Amino acid sequence: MSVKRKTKSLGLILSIFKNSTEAISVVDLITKFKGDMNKTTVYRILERLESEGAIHSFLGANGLTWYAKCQQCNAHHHNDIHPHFQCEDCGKVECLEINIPIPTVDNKIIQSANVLLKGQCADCI
Amino acid sequence: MSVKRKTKSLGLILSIFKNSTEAISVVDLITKFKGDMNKTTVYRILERLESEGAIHSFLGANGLTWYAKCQQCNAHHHNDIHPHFQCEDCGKVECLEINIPIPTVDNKIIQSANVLLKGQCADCI
DNA sequence: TTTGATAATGCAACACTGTTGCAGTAAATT
DNA sequence: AATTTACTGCAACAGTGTTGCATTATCAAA
Repeated sequence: MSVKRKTKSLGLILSIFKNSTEAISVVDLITKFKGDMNKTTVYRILERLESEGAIHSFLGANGLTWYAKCQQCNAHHHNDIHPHFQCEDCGKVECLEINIPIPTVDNKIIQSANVLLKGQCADCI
Repeated sequence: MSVKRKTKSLGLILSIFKNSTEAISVVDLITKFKGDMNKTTVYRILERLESEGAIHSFLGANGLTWYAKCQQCNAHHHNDIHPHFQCEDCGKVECLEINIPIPTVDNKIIQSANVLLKGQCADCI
């Protein structure tokens, strides 16, 4: 099921991802839009946008779900390979537009890789 | 605080990690030892063993916590770099004793990397 | 502009993983 | 055997995420 109606809630969430590859956690979105929309609505809009390919999700350092819109996001190709970076000091998370070579492993077929790099971002060095 | 008393619960959990680098999720451990010990005890024993360096934890594909004992586990060096593999068919998770080259990123300091490879294990190919 | 179909939302309740406080139990030392 | 206290069990809680259902609001058609 795709997004068919332009609601106020959808517009608010889309505005977060416009013109930025910076990621944001679902928890932060819920906090940010407390008063504007219910947390269930946040979850459902994110789910719809991801199934459309407009954004993608991944897990941060503590198992929380984050979302971001990157150049590689589109309706038909969900790219799981590009790594994400989380700053251990300020907590900021972003997509890295680089390719991590996926290793081959004996007796296994590797389909995809989740890579989360941790360290210090430019602002925190 | 280290493990100082050899209790029945500790012995049961240690027996899981003896002689195997296969990982097991906390949820599975709680289920496996339902009737033998409380879930709180499972969490606390795992926590103690990890702080000793006997085992290490990491996040699986769905954000659940997994534990394993690998060759690189020891009291003073918690190795975050070695990748883990999760079979998408049977769900089995294991440590891979290979090194993933950590990329350098402009304007960032990379301290560590969480790498989770997904695909099919030998049994499921 | 009004009507009607239904996509989308809000709310409440729930499921699940993981944590905490505290009283009670049991391991190890004396 | 007595004592110390590491360890455990229980209950209650915190947080993320999900589900069902009644209500609302969007958009197309009349």
